[in-house]
Amino acid sequence: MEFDFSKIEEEVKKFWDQENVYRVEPDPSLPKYYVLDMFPYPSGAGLHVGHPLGYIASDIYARYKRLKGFNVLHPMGYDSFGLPAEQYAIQTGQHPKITTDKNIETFRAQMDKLGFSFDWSREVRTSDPAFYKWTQWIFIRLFHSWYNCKTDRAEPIESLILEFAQNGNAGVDAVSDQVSTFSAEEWSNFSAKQKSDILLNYRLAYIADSWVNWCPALGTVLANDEVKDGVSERGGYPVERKLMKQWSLRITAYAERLLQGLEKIDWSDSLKESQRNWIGKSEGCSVRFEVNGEGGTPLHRRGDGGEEDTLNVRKPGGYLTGEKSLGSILRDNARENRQAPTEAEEMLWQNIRNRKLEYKFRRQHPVANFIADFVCLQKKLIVELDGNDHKQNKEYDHERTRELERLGYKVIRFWNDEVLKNLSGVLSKIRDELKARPDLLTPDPSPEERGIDPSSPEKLFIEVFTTRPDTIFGATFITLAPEHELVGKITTPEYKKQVDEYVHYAKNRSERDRMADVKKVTGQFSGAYVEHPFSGKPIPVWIGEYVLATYGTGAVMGVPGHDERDHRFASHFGLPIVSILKDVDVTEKSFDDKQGILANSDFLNGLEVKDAISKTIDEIEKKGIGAGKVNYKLRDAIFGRQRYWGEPIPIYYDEASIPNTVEENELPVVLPEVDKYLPTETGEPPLARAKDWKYKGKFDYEHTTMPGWAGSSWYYIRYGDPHNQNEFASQKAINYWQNVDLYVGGDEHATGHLLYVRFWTKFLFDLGLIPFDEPAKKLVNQGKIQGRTLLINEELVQNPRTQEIVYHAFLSDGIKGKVSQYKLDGSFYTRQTQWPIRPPLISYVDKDREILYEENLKKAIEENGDIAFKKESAQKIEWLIESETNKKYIKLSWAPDKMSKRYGNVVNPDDVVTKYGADCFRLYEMFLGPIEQHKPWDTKGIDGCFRFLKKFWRLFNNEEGKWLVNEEEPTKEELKILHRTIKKVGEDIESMSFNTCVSAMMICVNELSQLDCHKRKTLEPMLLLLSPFAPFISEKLWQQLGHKESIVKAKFPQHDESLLVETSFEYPVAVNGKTRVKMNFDLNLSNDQIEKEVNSAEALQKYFEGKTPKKVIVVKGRMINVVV
RNA sequence: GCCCGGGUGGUGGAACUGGUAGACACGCAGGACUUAAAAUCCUGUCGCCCGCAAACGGCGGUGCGGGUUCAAUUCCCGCCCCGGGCACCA
Repeated sequence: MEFDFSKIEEEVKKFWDQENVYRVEPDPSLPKYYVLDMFPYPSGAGLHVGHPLGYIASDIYARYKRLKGFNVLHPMGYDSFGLPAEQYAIQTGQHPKITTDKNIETFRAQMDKLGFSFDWSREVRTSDPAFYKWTQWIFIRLFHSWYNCKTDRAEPIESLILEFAQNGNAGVDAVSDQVSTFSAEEWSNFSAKQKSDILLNYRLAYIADSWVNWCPALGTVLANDEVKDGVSERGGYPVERKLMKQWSLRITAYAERLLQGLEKIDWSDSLKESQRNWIGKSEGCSVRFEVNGEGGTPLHRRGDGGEEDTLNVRKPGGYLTGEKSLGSILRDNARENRQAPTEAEEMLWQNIRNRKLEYKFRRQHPVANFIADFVCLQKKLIVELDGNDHKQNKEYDHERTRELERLGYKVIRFWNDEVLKNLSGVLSKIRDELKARPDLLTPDPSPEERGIDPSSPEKLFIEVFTTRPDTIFGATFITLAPEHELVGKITTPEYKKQVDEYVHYAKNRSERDRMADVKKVTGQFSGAYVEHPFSGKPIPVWIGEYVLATYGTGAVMGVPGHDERDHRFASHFGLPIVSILKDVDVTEKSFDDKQGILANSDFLNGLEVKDAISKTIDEIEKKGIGAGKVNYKLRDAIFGRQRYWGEPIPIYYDEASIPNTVEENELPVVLPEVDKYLPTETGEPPLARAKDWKYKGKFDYEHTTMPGWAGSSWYYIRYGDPHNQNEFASQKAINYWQNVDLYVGGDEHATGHLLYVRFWTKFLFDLGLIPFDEPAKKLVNQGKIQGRTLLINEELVQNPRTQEIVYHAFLSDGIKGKVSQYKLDGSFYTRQTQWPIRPPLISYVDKDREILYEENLKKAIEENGDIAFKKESAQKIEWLIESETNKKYIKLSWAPDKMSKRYGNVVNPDDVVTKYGADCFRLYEMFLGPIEQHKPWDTKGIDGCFRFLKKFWRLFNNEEGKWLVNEEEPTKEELKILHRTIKKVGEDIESMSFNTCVSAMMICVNELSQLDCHKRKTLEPMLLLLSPFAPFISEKLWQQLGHKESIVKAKFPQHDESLLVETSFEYPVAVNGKTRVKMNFDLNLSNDQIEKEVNSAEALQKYFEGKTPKKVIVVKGRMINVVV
């Protein structure tokens, strides 16, 4: 038979389908093995050659494990909710389900061509109601759970309610946002709404005002991991911080376990490191500094009670959300503004307060992250007054207006003068607007309505978090974040103006601005002092934007001697810098290392840093001014998305606006149909458009949907029992298949999916629903296959003063280095650059030879004009070229780059398969190098694999299609070749070193061809070795050998070590480390005998240069080294 | 800045716990078969030196500079470069 791969692949595929060879069921008599690929999102672009890399690797491994006698679960499905389909829906009006289904079809067709051994009967799709029913079910479980620090696990909320009813919350040790305590009696007297609000502070799924990453362009919030460098990961749109009511998951409860769990799983170092970074644990200590007035007069706490949280001592496993403290900052600020209204503000206020215009107005009220001058919440109407300085803030105000409008507010503005001169006109305009706006029945309660406002005189403390408590005697100042809630309270009157200005400045800088110039030192003295808890000395309190409000307590003790940032701050403002380590000078530079002997530190003197840290914590705890404390960077995961194409959150709101979960027997909450996939006019998410979509016909459903990572956080469990209608998976399936043995996927999911799936797994484990607490024992990150981007080398000679380009040339790759001779004159400078050739220019390039002909470039310029360089320079083009047959051209260089449709460098696997076959494609992708490594796609090397397959085929069939296999006994040499290969391939598959497997098989086939060996007894085992890599051709040849059952069901050969034993070895003999000659010795000879022979060896005498060898080192079976 | 990876021919890459650096493959050069091409096969291919040439031989060589060792791509110290993660995280 002829080697016609497309016919073979077609035939074999049919055979597999008929025989259902990849179907698996639990079988207690066999050991299981679970190989999983990361869930693909079915994008419209289909697969490119980079995608299947991981699938091929996992498929080889799965097939190998099957041959080794394991019952292998190897499923595939689709993460089919997601933004791109929805963006497309918004543009075209087409339902995302239609697009998604179509894309899935393309994906499936592409995957089918590649010969994967997936059990497709187990396919799941996250957007399938039968699947997301259980995603919703798990959400409900999260909602009805809290994290008990005493037992260090999640528990049903009922146990907490019981505790509240019996003992109040004082004895509860939970990860929560609850700050105030209450007794059992108080609990019983709380209204249903109050109880609900309190429980939300404990639930693992909760709704609360949180600072979120709002992406206006996508119209949704994003999780932290979906934001990179201030822009959205998908699409690259700007993201801003915003305070919103949001569903979140309390992943922070699991911070420590997520960190510890990394120790026991076999994942790559870099991935574990990313997760560790993301969790960001730091151990240290909180310290409270008492605030004194200048003259030692204590300042008194004023304002909000219920805010003692900044002073709280950490409960194990707990943490403090910085975002929450920002909320109170806004409120504080609002309160201050209220006390100093302008004349116009006051006048307007007197005329609209107390429902003078029928509706209740509030002044200086926080809305999102702004403070509105006046707002009517019932009508979502904001009235802003602008002074004369308004012009400077025009842009800012514009932004703010847009943002508020997005939230459904209407903003109207008046000038101060208008109010003063034409009050009645202003009032009637406001009245008109009020009339025109729809009524909102449940206005948000104001902070005053929500909280209590006892103004009991109390001492003020600043609490800091530090990882270096040992440096406490080196603290020469305290710095507060500008947003810190104490800023307004401690600032002394004479510094009020400067502080206000500074805070205003700092607040108006965006995150990105701050990130951009971190080196810039800014700050402001508050006038206040705190008392050093040990020395009693006064320490000034500063405000500086280098302190983050969201980390720790939003305040630091400035230790300029031993913290680089503090040193910069202190040097800039002339604050004292002291060293607390013996013989360490810190005047120029801080000494941040945790080593040395303490000095200038009272009771710490003479101690090592490490001992000093624990000693200090002891003392601090003894004094009751702080405690050892652990901080995590990890934040709770925002779970709601203002999007259509996602799982509905199974929550409805009752008459009292209390969130309740939908009855389990009513799941799934099916995604309703909507007329448009856009937010409503009032800024509600798209689900608000759904007609008559009410729970039990009357209650509002939650309108946000779940994020993309919801379904993928547990899908691997579903594969074990994908069609179960009564449970998320049966206990039988879960107990048999357990967790994933080998998980293959990209490292871009390090801090997203892979953290969330671990979180959900631990949660389900806590509830006793699964018997394991990690999703995957071993995880391999496949590298990306990069595209090739062609680069053009360009040189400019430029006049530095006029910037005029006087000379401009494209350089051929080979003569890049020779440009200096073309410099015109010393006063000009040359610049060499390379830029990528992208569409449309790419179409003018001879891609096979990677050259650009002069005529084509000229044509490109003519047809497209300004392609990638300035016209004027294009006219000055000169050439440093190579030429062949009088045709001028530039040889281009290239570099690996992202494979992307936009860059015109995408290679479609279908094309490769058509040309070389799937087997060859699989083999080549593996042959390219280690799977974890990123590597550029280059079709040039694929011929080698193609030749190998043909050669392999020709061991069975000759060119005329004649069958060559015979039944002769293999020779010893042939057996040795075979068994060496079996050993090598077996070992290398185990260690996932697939490239060397392919090499080993190539060597084997080369050798067998050389020996003209066509013996069944050598070829049949070879076929089994090849079958995980090239399943089609292997199956075909297997059939030709006369087997009726698929090769998939066969057994992997076992190598026979005895056949590999060599009797002698050709030793390289080195003299003084340099290999000189080769000598053959029997492996049974003793080292002494070899030494004797070597010493007298004729061939070596000349290297001894007459000296006698001092020593002979013999490494058995390796080499011999003679020392002279 | 900190933390992880990594740096080997023209290219992708190989080298077990320190033991013949460059396996295997691509590309290139030459040759065989052929009217020719494709396909296939054979030979050579790290650099430099000696040499008409080949065999043979010599020297250097795994980012750079040191060190340990009989022996270093591998271990140690110091640096440079590339990729990735985190980033005023106290």
